[in-house]
Amino acid sequence: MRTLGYAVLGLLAAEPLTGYQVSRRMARPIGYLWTARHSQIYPELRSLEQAGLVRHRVEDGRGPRDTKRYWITGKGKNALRSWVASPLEPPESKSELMLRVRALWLVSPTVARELIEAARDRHVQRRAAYAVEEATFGDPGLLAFDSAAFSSYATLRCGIGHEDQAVGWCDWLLARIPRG
Amino acid sequence: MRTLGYAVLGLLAAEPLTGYQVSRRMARPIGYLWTARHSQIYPELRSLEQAGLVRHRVEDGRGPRDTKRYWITGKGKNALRSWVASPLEPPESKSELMLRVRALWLVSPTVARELIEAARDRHVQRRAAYAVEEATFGDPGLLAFDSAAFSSYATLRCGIGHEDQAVGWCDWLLARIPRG
DNA sequence: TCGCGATATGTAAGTTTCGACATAATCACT
DNA sequence: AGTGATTATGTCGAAACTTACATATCGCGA
Repeated sequence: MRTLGYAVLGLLAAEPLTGYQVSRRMARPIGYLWTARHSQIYPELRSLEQAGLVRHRVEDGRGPRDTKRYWITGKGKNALRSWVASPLEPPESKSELMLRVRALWLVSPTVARELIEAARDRHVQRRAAYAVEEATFGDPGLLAFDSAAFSSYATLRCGIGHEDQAVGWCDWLLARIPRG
Repeated sequence: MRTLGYAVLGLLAAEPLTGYQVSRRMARPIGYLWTARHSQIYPELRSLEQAGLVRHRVEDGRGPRDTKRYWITGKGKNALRSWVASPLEPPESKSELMLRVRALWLVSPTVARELIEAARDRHVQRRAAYAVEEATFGDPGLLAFDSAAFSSYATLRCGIGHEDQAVGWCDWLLARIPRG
């Protein structure tokens, strides 16, 4: 099975969700870890169901079609568990910003400065969004290791560290771009 | 044009390369920013040439076919420059590790510890590889802003910061996983 | 000298992901 | 009363990417 399937299972492990709710969750904050459009989610849920990893029940339909609420099955939870424990491939890490920075010597200092300042702004904004989220956890020291909240908090911590590092790097670079 | 095309143009902007050399460069260190298999590179070079952004000359063939060396054209350099200056979409950031961490509450502390320790090891190793690369730059303070070397060094700095942050986060998490 | 790996370039088939299209109810605002 | 955003679920074709297949030469160690 592919990663998207496990991303969906990971969401359903915490609570039953409709396809629409899954695709909303894949935007933020799960979207900072893995993203998918709704056009991927709905087929994925069907194939997970065919594999016996999730099941659905039809509820009242607010849109043009019926609303289907999905639950994870015991088999699905086991699949998720063995995936977490399975060997992890080295991350692919595609960064369009870094690719552009590699070509920075071709453009003027002004253009370079604009690029890095825009990137810095976005990192500051996301860092602020993370800070808001962090506040909802209360005292993180009280979270039990085997709670879903602690797992979420751990990923949030990584996100915060990542944004802080990125902002610091932008400042480092901006200090080295000559002012026109 | 898509990002892969600009990644290739970025490499050719510094020096003429064969398709094979481009695919080697896309492994490391460019691979930490963007990756592609050779089966993507060769068709991409052809389509870049059709668009007039690169040109090739046939040289001696060591393999079963002719060796083609590619140069970037003036048009290609301009395309690369405007791409660097164009508005940047927010990064997609897919992290399978974070996805697994989000499901960490489902597995035993022992399994969790193994996952994070393995991840930590890989970050330490890559950090060491970066340190070796950094040493090849000599005194970074001497690099001119408009040199390809400075651009490379800037991305390397970001990579180093990223790995350091990741190792720190792994240690933070490991300290919070109960010992079995 | 025999096999193995690296060099070197490509094609073909399959999978995954994206972007656009499609539909319709409900709710808030004007 | 009408307009538009949000909720809600899906299909379809295209683009991007991966994996496997295909081929041939050179250098190196066993």
